[in-house]
Amino acid sequence: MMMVRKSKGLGERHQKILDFIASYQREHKHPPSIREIGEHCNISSTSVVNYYLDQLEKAGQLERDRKISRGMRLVGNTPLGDMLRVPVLGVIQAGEPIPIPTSDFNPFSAEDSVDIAASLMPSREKGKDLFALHVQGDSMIDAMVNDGDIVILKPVVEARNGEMVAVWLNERNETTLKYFYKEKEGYRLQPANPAYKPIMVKKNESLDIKGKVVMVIRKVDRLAA
Amino acid sequence: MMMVRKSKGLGERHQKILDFIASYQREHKHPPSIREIGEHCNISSTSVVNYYLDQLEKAGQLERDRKISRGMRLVGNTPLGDMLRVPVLGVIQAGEPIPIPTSDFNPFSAEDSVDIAASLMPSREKGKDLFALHVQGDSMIDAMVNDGDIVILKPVVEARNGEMVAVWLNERNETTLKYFYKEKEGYRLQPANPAYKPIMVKKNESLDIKGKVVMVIRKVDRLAA
DNA sequence: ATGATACTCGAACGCCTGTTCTGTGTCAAG
DNA sequence: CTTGACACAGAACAGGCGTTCGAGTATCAT
Repeated sequence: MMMVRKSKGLGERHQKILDFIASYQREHKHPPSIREIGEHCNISSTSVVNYYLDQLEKAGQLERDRKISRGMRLVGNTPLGDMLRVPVLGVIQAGEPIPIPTSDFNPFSAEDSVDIAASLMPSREKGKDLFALHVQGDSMIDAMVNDGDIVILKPVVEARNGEMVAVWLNERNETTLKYFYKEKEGYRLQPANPAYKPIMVKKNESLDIKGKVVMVIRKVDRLAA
Repeated sequence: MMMVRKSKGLGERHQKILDFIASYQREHKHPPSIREIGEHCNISSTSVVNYYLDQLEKAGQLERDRKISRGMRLVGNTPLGDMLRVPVLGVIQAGEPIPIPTSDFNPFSAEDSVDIAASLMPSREKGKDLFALHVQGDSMIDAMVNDGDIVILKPVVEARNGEMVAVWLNERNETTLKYFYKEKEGYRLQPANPAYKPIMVKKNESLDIKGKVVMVIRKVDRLAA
């Protein structure tokens, strides 16, 4: 039978290259070139680095984009572009208007922001205009949203049936989160919890849709009331 | 030819370039080259692309690594290290036991996983032993958790008062999410919704704590029932 | 008008980079 | 010993790429 040499599994040099790519990427925000790998791993020839890179690719440790400069990435690492920074514009709270963004609000003016993995987002909502709000008070509880939650919204002025929207009810003088349904006589705002009754809004009443909820995040690092 | 002048803020072309970089990166896992940007944004000269890239960098929308191929990245994209990959071990559902991890479960054996920005996590919970579960059915609704939600858990066997835990109730033969309180006669499992009554568990009954909920994520990209 | 500013183009330069080819030495199997 | 797979070096090639420069055009304030 074939007695393998030091070629079983990944050798020391493979690991060294892997480690270097990881550390280089952390420092430079982009992958190293073949020559840079060679220099820092004591490999004098680019072909040898290429040789090892091919092996690492076959071993599934690495992905390569041939012909492209620094076209390599470690598997298991999500690419940089896959994170969205969503600005937290303020607080949503019954009785208070939502601090809605102007059409060209500056993302940097937001006091705070939350990072969301793009993989969590529906592909359609990956635009840059998303914004987030802190939920204050328990008035949104009928929408399965609790005090302290963070809601991620997409700014819209119209909604389709079944979508959860943030609305400003002029007659009641409050903001709330409800499921939206358009009906003959007007609009029905349906709480998520069936135990609560829907709010009916007639066509002549003003209904101010501020945004459509695309995600709710609850950090449970605090104690319950 | 009409040349639009928009010296204030970002023009249409800036946005187009920004969008292209984002979409290119999503597709190719690495940034585009200057010439690729030019082709897809109808800019015939590389110098013009470079011109816009410089402006975007000054505007803080972009970072560039000069002299390096495809050395650009959108700001707001956090580096790899700041993301936690949490394995989704399975489904939590009333009447079914929780697929709890063995002490040394393999993260790669998980069918699925979710990426969570480390910045969203309480610092204490940033260990690697977190796991996630899909919530199925509406039996957890009394804990403000709905069908389709994703709960992130930290494996614990004991809980402190006020923490939300996933427990297996042997007598009732179901799993549920409740706030945990230790009392004189036993344990009180308090639903989040005050409208529901707590479950009392006597000391002699078996109470199997599976994990402590540290986060709840709800994607609202689907229609309500 | 006139200059300043903003924007666009095309071409050339030169480095950077992945690829490929040839060659050398080692080591185990036949 | 011969063979062949394996590990490595060095050099050269060709194309990719960012950069720079010169020149031209449109818009606006003076």
